[in-house]
Amino acid sequence: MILESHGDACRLGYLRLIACLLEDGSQRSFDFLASVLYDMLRNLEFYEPLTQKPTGLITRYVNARNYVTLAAEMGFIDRASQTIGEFGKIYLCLDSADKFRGFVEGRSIPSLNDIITLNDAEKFFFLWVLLNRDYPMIQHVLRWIIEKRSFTRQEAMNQIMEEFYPISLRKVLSTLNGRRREQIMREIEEAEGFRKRRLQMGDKISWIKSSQYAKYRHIAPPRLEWLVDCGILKRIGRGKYEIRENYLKSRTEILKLISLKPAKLDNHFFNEFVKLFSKSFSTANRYEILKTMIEVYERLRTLFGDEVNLSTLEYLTILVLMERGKFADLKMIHGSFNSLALKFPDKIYVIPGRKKNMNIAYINVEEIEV
DNA sequence: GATGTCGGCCGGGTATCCAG
DNA sequence: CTGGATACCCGGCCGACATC
Repeated sequence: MILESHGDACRLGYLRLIACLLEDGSQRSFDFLASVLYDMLRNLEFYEPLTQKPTGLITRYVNARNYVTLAAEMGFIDRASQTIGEFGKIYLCLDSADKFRGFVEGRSIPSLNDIITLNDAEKFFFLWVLLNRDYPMIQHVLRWIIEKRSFTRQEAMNQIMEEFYPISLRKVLSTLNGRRREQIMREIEEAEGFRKRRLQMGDKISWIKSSQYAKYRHIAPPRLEWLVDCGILKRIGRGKYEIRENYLKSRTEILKLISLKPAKLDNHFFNEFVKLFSKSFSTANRYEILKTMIEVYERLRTLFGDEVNLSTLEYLTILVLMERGKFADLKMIHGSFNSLALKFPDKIYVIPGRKKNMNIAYINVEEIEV
């Protein structure tokens, strides 16, 4: 679960830049990343102003820093080593990373709009990351959204902070130890009294000025905004949200998806779930699948070395195909991989990985002719 | 001192309500 | 019904404080 969040950090798109900044594998302090990020962005608006400004734009060094923290929480940065994290690496294998890589390397200047909007594949990618990294908070929020369909920011804040926040904290408590655990235990105790204390507050003015409300603002609204970026919610007017039509239609499948723990959800996400949206893409043929898969393999190999997880390769192939307007489901991709492995048994093979249920894919790219 | 976390302040946009 | 006043609160900004 994402424990550190800040009201400033509402736009997921910025995380892509942070991944690019860490691509070479070197260690970078949070502070350094924040200042580079801030410097890169400071004059952007000048070139191509936005027609309407969303919340969460980076305008100061301090909020750039809040995004760096979010990147760590989202697994884009590995906190311990201050180098690129797993999800950051995976992101870098998408086609879209090229645009931001160009920006980071000073070859091109994107518009501010490019920086904050996500393409369809990226929307799925970030939703997948959220389901993994913000478990179980985001699952609670999603379930509630599906029931409510439309709601105000205000009621969502109360619901999230007074119901889901303490429940979720309790759930992650067992994964923590030492001082962190103590801290969270105190936090849970406090959170369980949130509603009571809010209702005790006489007038709304002092409520909004209260420290409790400030805390609400830092924890609840960013999650709603992340879901806006992922294309699940849309904002209607000030402080109001509504679920997008296509997500409402797939209600049962989504309820199934959010009932799964992170360890179980990946397969369901890239199998049953993304399939619901396949209509907006044309079907990929075997040649396209294999060509894309090998490209993705090469990218993964650069970042992960010899240990390319077969599942990651397959998931990413789905996403990159989407970026190219194509769709293939997991079965098709798996089948394509296997048929190629049969044809070139010495150049493509799978070996068991170190973790349970993990397989390492190996492809001798130079000698494969698709 | 550096780094990370918390939370208060307040400008200004927006919804709402009321008078005409 | 409509235009204007006003209460409300969103969201940006930044400083204080804690911890390493």
